[in-house]
Amino acid sequence: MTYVLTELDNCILGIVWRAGSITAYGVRNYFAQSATLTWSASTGSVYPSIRRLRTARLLAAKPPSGPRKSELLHLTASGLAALELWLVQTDADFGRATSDPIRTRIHFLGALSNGSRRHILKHYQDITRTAIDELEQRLALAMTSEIDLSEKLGVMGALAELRARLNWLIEVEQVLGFGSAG
Amino acid sequence: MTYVLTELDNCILGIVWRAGSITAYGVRNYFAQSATLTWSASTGSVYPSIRRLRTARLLAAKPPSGPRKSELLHLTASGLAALELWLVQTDADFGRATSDPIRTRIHFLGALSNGSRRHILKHYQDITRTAIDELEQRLALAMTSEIDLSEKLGVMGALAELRARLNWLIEVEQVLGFGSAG
DNA sequence: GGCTCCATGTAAGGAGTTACATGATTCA
DNA sequence: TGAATCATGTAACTCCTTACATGGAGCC
Repeated sequence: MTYVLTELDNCILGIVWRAGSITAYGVRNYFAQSATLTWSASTGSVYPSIRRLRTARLLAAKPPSGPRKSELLHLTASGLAALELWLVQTDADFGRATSDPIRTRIHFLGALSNGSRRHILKHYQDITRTAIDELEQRLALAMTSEIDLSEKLGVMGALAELRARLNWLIEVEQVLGFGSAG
Repeated sequence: MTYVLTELDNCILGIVWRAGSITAYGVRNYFAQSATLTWSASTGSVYPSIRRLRTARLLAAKPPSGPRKSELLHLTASGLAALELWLVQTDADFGRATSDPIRTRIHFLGALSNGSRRHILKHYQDITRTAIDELEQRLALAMTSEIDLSEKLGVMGALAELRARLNWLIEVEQVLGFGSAG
């Protein structure tokens, strides 16, 4: 009955809410195109999730209008309630810093020689900059075309994180470059 | 033979490197005490990982010196090589923004009434501030006591991320507060 | 002699991802 | 008619977490 929704389940509710009505395939494309939602658009997660949401009567479907066989999904009243609950009842744990593989690695940089360490710090900065450039291009597109506000805000949030990481990496470089490192 | 190490496996190599020699139990405590490594200290991940690393000869153990039964783990030469490889061969994907549940939710804030939306934005800011406070206290401790540089750098990185998120959330509030929101 | 750490493990489950498989529709 | 896209699914696997189980060591 009251099965516990995963983050992905709830996120799909959100996508359906945003679209008004959308096919399962459309949900998949939404994930594929979004620069900020980190789930893969894999069929192995999206279709089973939608099936569960329909079984739980949080999503419902209307038969297709056109020649295509796909059904149009929409939120039920309980679906909207579940979405609102997810947004509102956000545990304090979610406020904590995320899991960042680069931050993890910085922990153990001391295992490298001084030369490699400097070199690899530059690499971490480079791949962060690449990611920043990618998002900035998205944002530029969002300015000109009719991309919605929420996606724009999401991209801005991701950019904020990446710029903060880049500045921190530069700080790390300076600390390790002058101190004797460890 | 050449089994592929997970992030956790590599991180454990890093912890053992840092300690010089350490028991499996010590590795677990390391995770439990770290404010920056996001893995749980669960026995169900740590012990099996260490077993795999020993089988692969990346970790080796010396019999206990004291009365306690626990063995002291240390890195082998190949273990150190694996650790270095992990630090150096960091895929560009890891440069991207991390998966942030709060950023995900911002995507769908439009599903709430104006009142709830403002309220919940404050909540997201609050739990972020709480996390910031927690880390700042850690950092203060790190200044006085002999906590090592790497842990301090890690905490600084996590703080940078959280402060960036907080500023972004304030920006989101301003954007949604003036525009008609959506 | 019981309580608390120290210490190590297994079993089951959760939340996805990757890879595979299938068919229908549109367009050149 | 063949390629691309639309469309939906399952099976196996990954990587980790939770919960359970067990026993020794020190201590009061």
